[in-house]
Amino acid sequence: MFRTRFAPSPTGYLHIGGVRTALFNWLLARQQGGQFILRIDDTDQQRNVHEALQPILDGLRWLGIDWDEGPDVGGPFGPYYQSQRSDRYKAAVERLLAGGHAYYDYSTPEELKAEREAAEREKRPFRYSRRFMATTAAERTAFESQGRQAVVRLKMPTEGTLALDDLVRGRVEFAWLSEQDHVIQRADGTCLYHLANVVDDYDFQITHVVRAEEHLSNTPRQVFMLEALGYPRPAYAHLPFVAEPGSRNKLSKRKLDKYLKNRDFAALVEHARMIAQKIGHPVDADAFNPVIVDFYQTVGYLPDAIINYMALLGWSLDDKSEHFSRQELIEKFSLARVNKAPASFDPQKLMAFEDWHFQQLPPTRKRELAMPFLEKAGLVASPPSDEESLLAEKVIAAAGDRIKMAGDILMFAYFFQPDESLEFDDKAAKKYLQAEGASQLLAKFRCRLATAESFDVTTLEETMHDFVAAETIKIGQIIHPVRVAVTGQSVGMGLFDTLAILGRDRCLRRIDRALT
RNA sequence: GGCCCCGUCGUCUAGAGGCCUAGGACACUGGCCUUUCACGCCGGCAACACGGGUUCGAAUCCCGUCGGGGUCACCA
Repeated sequence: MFRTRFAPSPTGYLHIGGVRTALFNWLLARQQGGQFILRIDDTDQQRNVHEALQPILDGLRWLGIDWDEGPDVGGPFGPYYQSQRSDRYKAAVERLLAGGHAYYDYSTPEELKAEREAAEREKRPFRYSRRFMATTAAERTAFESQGRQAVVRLKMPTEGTLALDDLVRGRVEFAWLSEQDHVIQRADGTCLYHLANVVDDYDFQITHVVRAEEHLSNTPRQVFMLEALGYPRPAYAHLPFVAEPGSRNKLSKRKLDKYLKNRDFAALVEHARMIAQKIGHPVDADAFNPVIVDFYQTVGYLPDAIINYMALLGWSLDDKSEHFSRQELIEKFSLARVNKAPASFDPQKLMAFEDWHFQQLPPTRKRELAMPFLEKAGLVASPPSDEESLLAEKVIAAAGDRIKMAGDILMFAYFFQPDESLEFDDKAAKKYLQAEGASQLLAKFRCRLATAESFDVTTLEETMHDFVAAETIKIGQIIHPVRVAVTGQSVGMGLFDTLAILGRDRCLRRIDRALT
């Protein structure tokens, strides 16, 4: 039996670091023929859990990280929401109390704070005095008569060490003395995360706890609880953080402004914003943030590209392999080859993977992915006509690797716009249309186009070369003005492809507009 | 501050004592190709945090220093 889990808190978005944790858990479960469980850590959520959870579920599903048990799919050990399992936690607390592994503590927050400050003043590590520890009913009654309220604390060992054989870090040891008597149940009777975590992992029969490094220091108290409860100890693997670009700090959604100071990072976000804007998606940091997976979905990244990139963030197979399909990842992934050091998230490299994966796709698939962007941008009907689909397919074929993600089709919006509303880029028009002699040449070449025998790429190319020879000009003198005239831009795919796709009528109309 | 983790090119990494004058990829950059852009091809820049050991020999083992991060909540 091999069971892993991913336990997100309903925060309203799927963080890129969370994706990596989920992915590793999923990969392991699939590889071992085990189960991947999704559990919702909502012990402290007062707000609308459903609403805050949906984006996380959607994100995982979009990435193809499917769960065998959890929200929407159920499972034999449910419910999978911590908020619905309080009776289980209560029972565990009772057992801990009965076994002498936990106690009622009647100290007030002020008293606790005073102890803590005293320890700090004397420069010794803080450890709770257990002054208001109540282990008998009589003690409880006495404290309660003073108007005190009880939390439940763990009675942690004070000597010896705990050795942990972490699957990525190796052996790690902790001295029990430096552990605290952590609170596991609040004064209001609700329980805290660590207890819930231990109980759930046991109830769900989790065999491998694969989680972020921040939980490494929390592990002793969890092991203490599970041993006190008589539960088996799962295998642990603590993954390094996904760090922010160019640093070792944890990647954070709130620091987008800081990341944007990096030129390359900013360029990528700028490009994505261009796409988002054209399809009417908000671009403020809350709705559109590269730390959140929804960002990539919005602009048309491929889930496989993200999966491939994320897998390599902290894991590698060897010194050669870069590109992996999902299936290869499932076969080849191993915790033993996970790095110990944090890895910084590099959107440029993600983009390189996106490019690679996208170019593997057959043209029809590219078109299927790109079509929704044209629809959302209002450039084609919804659903698109056969004619529009055909046009899109031609554009995609001719654009080749200039289209690196589905949303990039919008860089070629001019193919789909009516001739009358084509806009000319100011700089491009100034440089090429208003150049000396450009309009005369353009007018002459227009006649050639009007009378060309046919309008295929080969003929167009010949026509152009004949024209250049006849006028004794350099090809650049005519090719650039024509491009700007028919596309409004100075950059783009091969000009003859552009002309042929547009067709004679549209080309002539556009040139006429450019000439006036 | 205590405890824990980590430290190879800007970034992701290969490297488990000699194969390393440290390899690959992304990025950057020079050139070629070329109607622009992109691609492609050829080339370049660039790292073992530092100091001590151990050893014939260390990026690899040990110790220390420094640096970075995490954790010490009636948050998850």
